[in-house]
Amino acid sequence: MSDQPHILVVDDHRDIRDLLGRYLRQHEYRVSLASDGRELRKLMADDIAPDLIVLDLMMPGEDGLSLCRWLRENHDVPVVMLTALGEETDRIIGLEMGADDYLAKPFNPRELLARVKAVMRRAQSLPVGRKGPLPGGQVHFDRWILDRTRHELRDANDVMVPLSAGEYGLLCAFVEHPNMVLNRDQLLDLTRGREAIPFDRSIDNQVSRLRKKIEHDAKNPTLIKTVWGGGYMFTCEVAEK
Amino acid sequence: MSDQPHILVVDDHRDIRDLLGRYLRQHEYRVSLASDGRELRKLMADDIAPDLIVLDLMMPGEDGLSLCRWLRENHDVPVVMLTALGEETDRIIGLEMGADDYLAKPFNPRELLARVKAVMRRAQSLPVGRKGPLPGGQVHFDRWILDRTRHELRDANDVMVPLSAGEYGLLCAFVEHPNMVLNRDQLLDLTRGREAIPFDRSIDNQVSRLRKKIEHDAKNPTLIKTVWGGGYMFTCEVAEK
DNA sequence: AGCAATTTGTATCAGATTGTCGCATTTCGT
DNA sequence: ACGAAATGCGACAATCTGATACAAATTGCT
Repeated sequence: MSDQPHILVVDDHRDIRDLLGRYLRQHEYRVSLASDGRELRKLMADDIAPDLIVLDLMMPGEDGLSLCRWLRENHDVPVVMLTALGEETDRIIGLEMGADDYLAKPFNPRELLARVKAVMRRAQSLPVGRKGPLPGGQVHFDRWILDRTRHELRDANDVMVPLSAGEYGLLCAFVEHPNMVLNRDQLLDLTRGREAIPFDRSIDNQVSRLRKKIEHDAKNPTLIKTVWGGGYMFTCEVAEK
Repeated sequence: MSDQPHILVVDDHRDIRDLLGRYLRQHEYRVSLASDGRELRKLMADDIAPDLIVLDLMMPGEDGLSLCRWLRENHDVPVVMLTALGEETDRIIGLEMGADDYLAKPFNPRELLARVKAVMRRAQSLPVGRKGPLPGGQVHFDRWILDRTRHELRDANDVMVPLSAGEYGLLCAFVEHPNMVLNRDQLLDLTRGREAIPFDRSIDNQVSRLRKKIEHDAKNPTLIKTVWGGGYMFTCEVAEK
């Protein structure tokens, strides 16, 4: 058996499926194709165990969102979502549903390849395949404990650090998407959902405020890293407990 | 025969064709023009073997999409597509799959040039066979430790050396391709991927900046060697840990 | 309702990062 | 050794980010 990573592409559009398949194979991947949710489930039941799934959001019948959720619950495999143009909401829902990354159509195959590689790298670097803990429950990171039931942050000595609602939401977004770069739009969507679009840089302020509370040295952040021109990244091992 | 790269522009609009021809010639390219699919096929049959084709999507008669597919199947040449803004999404997606890049009209000639360059340098792909470590995890080299999960560089005594996003990306590119010459285009491709195409020699500056941080004596580099006329080479034993 | 405290978006400016330019220096072919 | 071409790098401008200050909005309390 080959050691090429195995990718499963799920899209109802035949052209896209075939072209993606060809493109990924050209780049040293083993590729399987499925045209809808039924085929996806069948393949997963056959235990083909792909290393990554590329999933179209908009499909007749069962849509990508519920499929993604199903995958999350029943399989340990990273997912990259394809979302239609202009569907700002969907891409973020995709993230919330547990996709590891998304890509808006139209996209360059080259870019998809880059994301696939990046997601694989993350999946590989973490003990479990999963990128971050599911929402809910207690979470440990660095020397902190975040209790998502009580919305509280405590340090190793159980001393509580008060967080404002905004700070808490931002921290949750980070905790649920660790070790991946989140740009300001994504962070806004994750924290404020679909509400009014505030000034892009309001998030900077929140980051700044949050850093002051959780970073050992806010001037040299180790938890929330700035990615110049890209956004922010929560670089930390996150453990569900 | 000249060593200028040869570009074939296919567009039914005379003014666009001429404008592009003039602009690309100004920038050291050899340019041929075709006004429709018939001419394109004829030129290809004549074996003019362009290094790249700029192809308009919307053309009377045979459209760009089917032409692109035809090119894919019968010739090994990169294609940059021109698409009108607001065209039906599905069609665009289809074309994305076949073309190496696309550009929405109206476009800035400068931007087209950037894409053309990017696609070309991609075509001269990296040698196969990876010699360095896979992305992800910790990596040791010289007296340094590069943590690709935290995006941090530390010395043997665990003292962190702050790297900017650009410096970090460049170092990763080197670490993942050690002991092989990487030219500037390849380095740009590895660090910036698909994005804006900066002045070729911006990479020189990044190398210079990186050297100052990781070389013992930046004036006599031992880690990042200059290969005159070829690029740079990371000469170092890299160990995954 | 009235008022203070808290939270959060916006404005602003200092500092950091990065692409580009210009010129000195190095390298190579002749 | 000489000139052409390639590279090194300091300088600069454009852009991005961090942090402070402030105003608007929200909340808690009487």
